[in-house]
Amino acid sequence: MPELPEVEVVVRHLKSRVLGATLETLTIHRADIVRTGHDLTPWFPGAQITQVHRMGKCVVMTCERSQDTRYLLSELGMTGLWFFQATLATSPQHIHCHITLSGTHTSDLHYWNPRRFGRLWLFDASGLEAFRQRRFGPDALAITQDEFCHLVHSTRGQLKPFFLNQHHLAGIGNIYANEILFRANVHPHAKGHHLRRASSQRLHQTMQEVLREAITAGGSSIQDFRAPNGSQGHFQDAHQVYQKDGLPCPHGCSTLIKRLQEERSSFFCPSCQKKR
DNA sequence: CGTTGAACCTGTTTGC
DNA sequence: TGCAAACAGGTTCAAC
Repeated sequence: MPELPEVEVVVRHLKSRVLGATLETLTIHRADIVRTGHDLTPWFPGAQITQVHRMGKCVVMTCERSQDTRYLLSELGMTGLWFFQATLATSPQHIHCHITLSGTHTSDLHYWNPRRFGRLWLFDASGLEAFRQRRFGPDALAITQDEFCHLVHSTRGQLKPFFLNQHHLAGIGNIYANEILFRANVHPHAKGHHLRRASSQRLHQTMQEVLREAITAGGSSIQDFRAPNGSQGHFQDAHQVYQKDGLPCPHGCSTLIKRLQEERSSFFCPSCQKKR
């Protein structure tokens, strides 16, 4: 279930184990999991992993060899994860990539993704930058309040689809969109350009609060999500509306949380969340 | 420009 | 119990 907080948790775990390591082998078990024009896999053995970072909901490992830098980008989709040990994956047949490393405090890496939404991409610097520009707007954790308010006020559509669109804002998915809108008292169908300044400012503050809290909590483990060492997140215990339909609103207004079956389910309190 | 629905996949839950 | 439908963290594309 990797949205921004889960991907950030994955990145932090990976950093602790692979930074400075030498990539020895890169084995692809399913060719169709790799989505890059020409096969760059032969380049990687012998390269050193010098950085791991998050790009939207993607994990990027920077690899350097003989003054040449390339990038292994992994899209996790709905069910993608990186594990330090194959035995942590509940279904070994869905491990699509195996990386062996050498160096201190390192371990193997196993890319597991049962539904196979999400791919691995192998880029050089210009390819990575083109990918970023093609796919991602400003990062939800990094965007300033002014930039965010400007984006929201120039959106004519509803805020729920706005949050899900990575071209507008990168990192938010269905769980966090619902939780953020509830905590900010904004209706999922509110139109961006109808929001008052105070509401969009509160939305920005709430968004970054929720994301930071979720990262600290290790992410949300609804079904599959685990960190690379197998540990679960516990931000699901702090969810207030996601999959809470029929339960009383946590704000104590005595209204029941409603679920709307849209493209992606929306959960909200019809009393607390206002359209403007 | 914005919305909607289907498609891509497998696994689990729900309902009859 | 058994089977089919519905649904799940995401993204892309076509059609309107």
